[in-house]
Amino acid sequence: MLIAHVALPVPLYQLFDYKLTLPAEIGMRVKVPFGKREMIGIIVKIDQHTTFDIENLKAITSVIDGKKLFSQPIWQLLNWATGYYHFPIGEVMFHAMPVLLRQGRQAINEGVKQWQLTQQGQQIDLELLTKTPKQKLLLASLRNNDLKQSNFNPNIYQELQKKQLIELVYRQPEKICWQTNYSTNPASIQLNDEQSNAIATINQQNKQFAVFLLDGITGSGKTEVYLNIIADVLSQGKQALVLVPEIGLTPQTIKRFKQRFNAPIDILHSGLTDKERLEVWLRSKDGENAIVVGTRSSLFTPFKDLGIIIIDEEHDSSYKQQEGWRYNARDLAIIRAKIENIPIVLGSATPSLETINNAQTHKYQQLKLTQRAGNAKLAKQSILDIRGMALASGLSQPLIEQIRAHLHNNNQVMLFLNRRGFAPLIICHDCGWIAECPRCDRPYTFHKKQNKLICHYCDTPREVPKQCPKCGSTQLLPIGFGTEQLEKQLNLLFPNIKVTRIDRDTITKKEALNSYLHDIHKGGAHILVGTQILAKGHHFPDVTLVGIVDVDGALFSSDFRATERFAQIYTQVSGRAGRETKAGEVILQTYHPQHPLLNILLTQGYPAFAKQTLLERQQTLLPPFSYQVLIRAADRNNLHAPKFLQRIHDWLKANYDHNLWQLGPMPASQPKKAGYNRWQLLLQHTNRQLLQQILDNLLTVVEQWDDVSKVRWSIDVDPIDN
DNA sequence: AGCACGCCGACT
DNA sequence: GTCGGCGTGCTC
Repeated sequence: MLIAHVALPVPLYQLFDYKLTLPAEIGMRVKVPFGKREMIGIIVKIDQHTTFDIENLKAITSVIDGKKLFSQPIWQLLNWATGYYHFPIGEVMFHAMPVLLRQGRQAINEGVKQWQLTQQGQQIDLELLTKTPKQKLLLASLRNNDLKQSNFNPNIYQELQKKQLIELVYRQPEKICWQTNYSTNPASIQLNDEQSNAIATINQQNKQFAVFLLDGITGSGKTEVYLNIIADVLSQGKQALVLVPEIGLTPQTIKRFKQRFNAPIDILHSGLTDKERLEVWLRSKDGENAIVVGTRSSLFTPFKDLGIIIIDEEHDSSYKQQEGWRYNARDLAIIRAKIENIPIVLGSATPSLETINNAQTHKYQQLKLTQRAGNAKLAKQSILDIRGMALASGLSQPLIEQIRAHLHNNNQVMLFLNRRGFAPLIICHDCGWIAECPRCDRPYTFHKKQNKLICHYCDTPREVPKQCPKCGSTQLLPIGFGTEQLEKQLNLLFPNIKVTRIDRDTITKKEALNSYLHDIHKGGAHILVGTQILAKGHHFPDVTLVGIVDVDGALFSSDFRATERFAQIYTQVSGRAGRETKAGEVILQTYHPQHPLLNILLTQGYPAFAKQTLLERQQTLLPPFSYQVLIRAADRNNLHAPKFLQRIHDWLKANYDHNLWQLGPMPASQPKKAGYNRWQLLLQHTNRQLLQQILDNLLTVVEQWDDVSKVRWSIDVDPIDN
């Protein structure tokens, strides 16, 4: 008897076995009975064996697919990834499908609804419809294939349908072979030597696996390089996949791709419907599009003939999924490129230290772009020592004077503060009571405009208390400052200047951001206040002064990656300050003007900062000189989770030597969230393969412990803790 | 994850 | 007397 081993989208590390009485193959989706419900699964293995009680095996209800669902490279990728990330195979496979395929929809394009003439409609004398001129016109235009149909009212169609002159059909979109009739528009910019060299180097190796780091400073024309190498890939009749960070999918980027290529380009953005996503998936699989541009999850798009993968802003942390299956799309993209045997290009002005290390050890080939287009001047950078200074909502007097000077010259000013809201704390002046979120045990942030307290960990809002619940005092004071307060302060200081705040509170919709950007691009004196969201992707040509209000928060974080992130953001914004005619200026307010990394960054730039930081990581054996795995556990009673992790700790300690470092169990960086107590155990090892083996062994024993059902737990391989 | 079973507190 | 809270157990 044939037995199908089926992966189901449940958080369990096992396959479920079913009798296979229908014709089916590995890689096809099936419907199966599972407990009291029916689920959709995917066949991973077929053989004659089962470890389950053969008498009680259930049979597969039906087979959904007529052929394997995934392309061969994606199938290989997912099977590799479930092992590497130690995540349940069913969840991995279903994560990689468009929603409609998870729900059991056929993996074929249903086509578009279209009105078509019936036989009667083709033959009927048009003059018979003289009394109904609109209907006559519609029928005539359908006959002439002159499809200005959208001008007609829907009920005209219905009237004609009633008369059986037209009918609604699903028509397959015409299969266009773009390979034979696409064109590439010439570049509007002359390439410099570095760009030409990068393009030539990548194109030469174009037929097989190689990883390139395109290390180009802001404004050095990375996109132009992408466009050129894509042009070469398309000329071979192959497709291209471009991944961008979540916030990087700007209309400008898309416009540049569409202007350059007269070829089908699909953009996977958050606004697509499930149906549209499925259509893109199918088009790519059938080779009907030339280029797909999208964020993290677009990595799982199957292609008929993929020729290259490009990861733009490879250092961006949005490539790491931060819940459920915590994969890193950049890392998986490299595995995919290896499987597909194609080149992959990682682009960044500020590459991650992992990537820089891989370039230094010649795993990746580094291509540098050091020239800014159009001779734009470098920004002047200065550290502002604010020790002992009076601050107005975080702004020192010298910074205020600089702002005034730049505005006076009709220029724009950008101020960074990585803290939303009005004040991060509300405290009772009389007894010191602090308003805290009961679910997270963290102080509420005060939002003045909404007049609410909002917990920034779980997003729950709450009314501002009139009195202290502990002592009854009405003296409740906001302490500290956020972007909202900064905006208010700037309005007071510069009453005639427009101040625009850009953070998650002010841009809830894309349109809002676009209208702000439009306003800012009109030019003229203007102050922009915002969080990191300001640093990413947008170009502000009239900004000549960038102020970083609170540097110390990043320099003294417990997260060893905080300085790296700060250096990246800093480099990105200082690269954006100024324009061809005027040099820009960047001012950093700090209580620690002597901080060595800060000084290296300012005087020698990001590459020197990266070199120094890598040296320190090597000495302390932190990634990329070791590999980490974070085991998380959460419970409601604050008992099971630490006990569970301690049991893991003890088991590992008993079975492995000191080369496996363990830190914990300890409370997570956010110890309480939404009623759950969160704990973590960090594992670190200098040998990746060994760490993987240890995890494999650990999982097999943990699965048999009865503790597992008492906690919510998960494994995070190569964690990036935010 | 769902879904059921089972055991204790506040309600028509 | 019941409704429903979540702790526990199971899914081929």
